[in-house]
Amino acid sequence: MKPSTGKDADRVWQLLVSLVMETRGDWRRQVSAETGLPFSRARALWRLEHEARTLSELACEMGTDAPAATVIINDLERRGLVERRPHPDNRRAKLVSLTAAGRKLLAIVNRISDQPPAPIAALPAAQLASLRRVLEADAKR
Amino acid sequence: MKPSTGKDADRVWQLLVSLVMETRGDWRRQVSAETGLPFSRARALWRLEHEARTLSELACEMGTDAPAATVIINDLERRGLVERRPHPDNRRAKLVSLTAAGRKLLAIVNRISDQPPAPIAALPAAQLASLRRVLEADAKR
DNA sequence: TACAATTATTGTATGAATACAACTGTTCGA
DNA sequence: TCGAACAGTTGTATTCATACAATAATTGTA
Repeated sequence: MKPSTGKDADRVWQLLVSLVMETRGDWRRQVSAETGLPFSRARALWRLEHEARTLSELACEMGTDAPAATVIINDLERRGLVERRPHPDNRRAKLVSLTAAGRKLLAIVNRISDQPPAPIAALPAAQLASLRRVLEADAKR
Repeated sequence: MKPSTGKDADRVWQLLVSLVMETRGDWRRQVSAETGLPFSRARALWRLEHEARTLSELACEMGTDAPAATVIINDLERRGLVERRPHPDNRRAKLVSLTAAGRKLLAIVNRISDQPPAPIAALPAAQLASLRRVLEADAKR
């Protein structure tokens, strides 16, 4: 097999970033418009999709600090989209998880993300399937 | 050829959006830190890479209004990164283009974008080359 | 027990992004 | 020529995102 220089990978990633940059603004606006949530709230919901987390875990993953996480979760809780539950092993910590309403709203977010821009939709089927396998394998990490 | 249902395209795009969402915060911070620019300024520079534009074209492409574009270009011009020139055909309009310093800073932005995350770097060489061709063909549009 | 580290909260401050109204100068057509 | 539409600028206001300090409760440890 030909040894990879990484140049194609660099270029592909640069083009993908371009692509996301091009559509990011509209997408953010659309997410906010259809959910009625500020984008940071939608992003927090996104994080909670697969498992509950403590506030500090959430803050760390989102690259902000604990106070910001508190504010975001306060907002989401007031809207009935998440709930705080006591942590079984640590009474200082609280586990945040989605409510049914939260899952419903998250489905809207995912539906919006599901509309691929032209360059992705135009890829040959075989390549799409292959790309999907690689990305999904990594997502399970 | 097998007819495409679009499902793979949807899933691939969703995974790519996830990927970008995961890295977006850090990346934005890194761009701002290394350029000393707010992200919206860097984004405007990015838009000007290939050709000069009028302020209203820029505003339209970035999904904001004319006053916002004026503020952004004022900032970039004060920093010596872009320059306003009279439009040859329309004395109302002004063409905004990069200065040498602007190109230099844009190179920094592109270098940051050039570091692909693991799932992209892990793609087989043949597929990367193929993906690159498709994306580049579209970028020329 | 006493002390340091953690987890979360409250409050404050600031910069960024966005939107809107009002104005000047320019262009084009009736 | 007159007026409507266009391009840009200025100024204001609002929301969002982010960071920091200070506090309270809990935990683990010396």
